[in-house]
Amino acid sequence: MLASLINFLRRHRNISDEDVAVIGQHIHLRTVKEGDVLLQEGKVARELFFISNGILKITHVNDKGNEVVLFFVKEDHLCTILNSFENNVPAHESILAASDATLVVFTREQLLQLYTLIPYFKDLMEGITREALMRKIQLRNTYAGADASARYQLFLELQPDISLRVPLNDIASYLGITPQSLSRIRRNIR
Amino acid sequence: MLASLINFLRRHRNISDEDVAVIGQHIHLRTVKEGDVLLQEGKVARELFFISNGILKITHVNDKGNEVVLFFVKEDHLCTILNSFENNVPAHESILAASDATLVVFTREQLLQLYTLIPYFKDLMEGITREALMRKIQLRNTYAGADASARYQLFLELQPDISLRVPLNDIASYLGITPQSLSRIRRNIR
DNA sequence: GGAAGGACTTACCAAATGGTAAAAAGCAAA
DNA sequence: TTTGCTTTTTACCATTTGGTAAGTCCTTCC
Repeated sequence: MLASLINFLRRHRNISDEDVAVIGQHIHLRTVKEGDVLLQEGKVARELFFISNGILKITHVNDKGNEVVLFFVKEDHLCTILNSFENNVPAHESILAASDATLVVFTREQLLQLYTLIPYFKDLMEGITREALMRKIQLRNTYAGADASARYQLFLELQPDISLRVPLNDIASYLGITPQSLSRIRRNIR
Repeated sequence: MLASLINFLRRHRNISDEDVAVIGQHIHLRTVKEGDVLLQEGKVARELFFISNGILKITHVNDKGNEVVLFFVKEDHLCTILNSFENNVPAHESILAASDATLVVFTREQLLQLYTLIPYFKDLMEGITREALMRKIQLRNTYAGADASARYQLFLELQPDISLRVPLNDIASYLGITPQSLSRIRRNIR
């Protein structure tokens, strides 16, 4: 599990074995089951997750009291509520396990320690999260202006692996439609 | 117009008068009229805009050939297609003037020169654009899961100034509905 | 002032989506 | 296997939204 994190980081920058050892001392591991809550809306995000395996979902509760899936994040990606995590302010979103998952967890304190211990680590992490922010916007832009059926077909193209691994309920919520509508769309496509 | 840029930057970091002079030598100014195209989808974004006055819109053309407004950006904010601008790749979005506007323009080359001339300038700009990315996501998250009427009312709360300064056509597109639907919604609210 | 064009609204009907309810299918524990 | 639970589908009807068309209002230009 640590290995997958190191692989991930090394795709962005070379990291010495000494630094890998330091990183290993400043993380911990966690296994979660589908439905587990990793961050509750309204609380401060105190952890940054690297998903070693599985899929997380970022959600919020809308005015009608329904859970809305905003993003799926899968293995080999970082996941937190960045603004909350970096600035110690309450998050407007929750993080839940959309499937069983194994995680590498950094607390805020651990990450700050790593920033002092490994000079390039801050730049590295900020670069990675910056790119992730751009990809998130890009992804949502792609869906904009498409009707429900087109959105689902885009979803199948853009996130085919996720489409096979999370409940249709979550997918419908992510696409902004009811599970019944999604079921209808799936029938019409066949 | 340069003054508004310097004011903006100084809200994020102190900047000496000498550096202000350097910045002044590495920008140029532009006036645009509503509807003017500042970046065409498919081309590389070669410029970063600071909006001194007015409102720009980021758009793309969907599968049906309609223009979809993805974001409005108003005065006192930076605007470009970040991924395209930073990595020299074609943009998937266009930038147009949603109202008459006055801009401070950085070309890529000018910005890179400033990065070498002013040591802290890269960090400053990256910090600012990073925050802007987070706000963009936050904003779109807020709309997620709301129906058309609720989205419009959120828009009035979240971007009241923009609601008064751009055509309803653009607002409808931004909210993912037709101008007719928006008109209906506005009548029902009264 | 009058003409022309754009922006916004209204009306009408068609199409898409939501909500309630129930059935069917899949899955896991006993 | 059976039971119970969750997920997914289906059906039905109400509601919302889209698309076409036309009308009103307002500004700009001649």
